[in-house]
Amino acid sequence: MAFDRMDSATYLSSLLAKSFSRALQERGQKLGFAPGQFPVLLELWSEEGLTQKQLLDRLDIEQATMANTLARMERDGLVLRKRHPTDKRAQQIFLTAKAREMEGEAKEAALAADQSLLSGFRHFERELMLEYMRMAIANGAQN
Amino acid sequence: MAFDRMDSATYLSSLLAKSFSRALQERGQKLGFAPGQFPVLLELWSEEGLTQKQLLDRLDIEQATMANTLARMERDGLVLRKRHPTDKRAQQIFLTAKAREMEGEAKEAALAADQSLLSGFRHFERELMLEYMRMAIANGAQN
DNA sequence: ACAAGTTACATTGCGGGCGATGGACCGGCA
DNA sequence: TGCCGGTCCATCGCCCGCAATGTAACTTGT
Repeated sequence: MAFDRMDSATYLSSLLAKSFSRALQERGQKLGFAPGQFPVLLELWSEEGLTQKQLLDRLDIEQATMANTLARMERDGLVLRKRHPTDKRAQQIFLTAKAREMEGEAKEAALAADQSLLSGFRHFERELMLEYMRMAIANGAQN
Repeated sequence: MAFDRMDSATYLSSLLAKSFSRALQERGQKLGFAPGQFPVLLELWSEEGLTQKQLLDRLDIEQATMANTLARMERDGLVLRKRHPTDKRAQQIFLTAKAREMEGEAKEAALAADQSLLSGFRHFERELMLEYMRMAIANGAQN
């Protein structure tokens, strides 16, 4: 049976994710954040003091991954974890000054990463691609 | 600055890759292969006895990743590594009977993974999405 | 023929994803 | 009150990606 990798969405999506991740990694490195940390930062820039559980509900990441990501972010001085005042199981996550200050630059870095791989795309092509990706993701979430 | 994850190709591509990978993982599990092993299997189904270096030239994977993937495949009984007859540094990779026999089912599993996330896509939409992905990947390879 | 450079591969350490499991804690119900 | 099921989080083992480094073996130039 003929099977061409380059006609497989599964294979192409892994290449695509690697490319985008690398693009963001290069740009985020100077600022001091890793690609997987960016979604967490986004949520915290819009609201601090969330618990790990609340972050989990807002992001598409498993609990084990989140715990590890937060541990790295704490180690790297992006985040502080404080005991929840009324629930001793829980923790609240706060940004450090460093993380709070990089918001503008970090968002620009993410936009630049997007743009670098989408150069040459017309506006409607970019929108269409994003829409197709959302559709496929929704199919995956369905099952 | 407003920044919506769902408008970011970087973020969506990571979700997409996770979805496709999970779809392939579920299907490949019964047969006994992991998603990252599939591209290697594809190459070996079309030609056995390749060296690690030759596989590297044919796939978009770093040497360290390949060495680890091959070690896992050997452990899982998919592959045999034999010393190269004339170059003692090199090794030749051969499939086991188990791996050779699963070719048809494995390719169908991969097609099914693709299809499951692309259900509801018209033919031209699927083709367009693949083409956009290839374009973005090419942009990333450029730099 | 031999030193020096190059090549093939393994290994290590890290980012980031997952499921499974375990400990501490909360809440509700008897 | 005291127990018990559910919840929050950490940890472990695994897959898979990367860069950097080490070792053995090949090749090349003198």
